[in-house]
Amino acid sequence: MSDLAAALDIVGARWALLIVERLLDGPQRYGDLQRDLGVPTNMLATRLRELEAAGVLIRLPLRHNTRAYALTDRGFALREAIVALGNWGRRDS
Amino acid sequence: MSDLAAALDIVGARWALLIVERLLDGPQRYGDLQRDLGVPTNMLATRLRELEAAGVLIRLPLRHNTRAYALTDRGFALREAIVALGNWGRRDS
DNA sequence: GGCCATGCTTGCAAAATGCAAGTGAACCGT
DNA sequence: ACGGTTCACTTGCATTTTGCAAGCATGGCC
Repeated sequence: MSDLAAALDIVGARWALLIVERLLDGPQRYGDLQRDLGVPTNMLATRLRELEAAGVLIRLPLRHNTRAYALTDRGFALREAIVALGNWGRRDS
Repeated sequence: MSDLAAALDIVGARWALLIVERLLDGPQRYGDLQRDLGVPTNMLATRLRELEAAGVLIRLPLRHNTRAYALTDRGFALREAIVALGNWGRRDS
């Protein structure tokens, strides 16, 4: 399995990279991600579980019954790839 | 829709980036892609159609009843993103 | 104790993906 | 010119993923 295939196994699923991109700006709560991205709630829950299991993000318990999701170092390491893909998506030619 | 979402709309489908990665080495024929990537034939046909429609690659007619698929400039512009994702996929930490 | 906000889970329909077999066109040797 | 082979797909159907909508659990507040 190639390096690219290994990466896509983790962040290739729908919504995964968009979630990570959102978290590059800092920790976010479940409801924030849901509203900002327009991702279905069950997909969001599933992806967050997978990305946590893959070591891309962690849960931070906040006060009350809320928590926040924050990138790990491994998660932040995706910034380069996300920026490159974003640049590509912005071009016309 | 963000730049990243626009990019994923084109190359976010399963196998799409792996196909493009393979074509970074130069034009390939259908059967080569199929064998090298292990992609189901109907998926390969579908992705090639979509990527051609998106301007990422073109068909080059060869002699006989064969043709090759080659990246356009827009396709080659994905190299940076693919390399970045590949590097990320290779790391352990 | 009733109400609300937050963070999910569940049930089910729709779409994407995968597998295996089949199709059609072009060439190749005889 | 005919049959066999290769190549590039298409087709039918099972499985998996995704999406939508509704429901559930916990904690705080009044």
